Amino acid sequence: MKEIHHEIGQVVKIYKALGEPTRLKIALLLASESNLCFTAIGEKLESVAGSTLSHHLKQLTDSGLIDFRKSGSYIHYSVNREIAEKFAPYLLA
Amino acid sequence: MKEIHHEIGQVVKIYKALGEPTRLKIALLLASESNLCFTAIGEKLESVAGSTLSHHLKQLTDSGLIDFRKSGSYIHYSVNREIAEKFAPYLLA
DNA sequence: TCTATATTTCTAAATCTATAGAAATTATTG
DNA sequence: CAATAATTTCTATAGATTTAGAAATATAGA
Repeated sequence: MKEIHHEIGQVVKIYKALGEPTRLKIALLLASESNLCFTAIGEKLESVAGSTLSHHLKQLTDSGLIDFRKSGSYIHYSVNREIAEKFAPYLLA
Repeated sequence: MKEIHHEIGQVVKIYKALGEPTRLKIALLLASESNLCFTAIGEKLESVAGSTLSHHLKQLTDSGLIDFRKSGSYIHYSVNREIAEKFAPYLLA
């Protein structure tokens, strides 16, 4: 059984990632539909530049809350449920 | 039984409040010790100006995550456990 | 009422963040 | 290899945030 010790800085990253409307929407979107790719997320959000979306996804993945997996030239994103349950179960509700 | 509907803006406020190191520390502090007053919180944090602490506490209370209760010239703060359980159970762990 | 203590508001400066356009990179397909 | 599509990096800018000092407000107690 692994005891993961999250430093406060990492926890701040998770909450900061969720503390912005576009990123919260992305997290909610991925919680309801897993494995969307970059472009699909962008389409669901509408009116977010690719460069902006890329920055938001980077913050979400850097925090550990969102996982990603490359497949060809696509990147598929999904919520890390273990992290979400501990820090933000609201996402999964 | 009340069904509270949180708009996304209110949820963003909660996570934004926790997405800053000083405020996360305040929330953790209050989770471990309830009803601390303004000055007591300031002393535990050390090196935060009163005006700064006031702004941080305002964001935490505006989000609904932290409750307060006036008693004489003191204000006592505590974590709203219902909100914390739903949005950030990590605080209570 | 005068004084001391608790807390907030005002103001300003430094830093950080969100945003997007353009260019670069990576991978797929023809 | 050329062309196209997916995603990132670079760069700049407008707006937001953190911070604290000083002044203001509020409450309690002498």
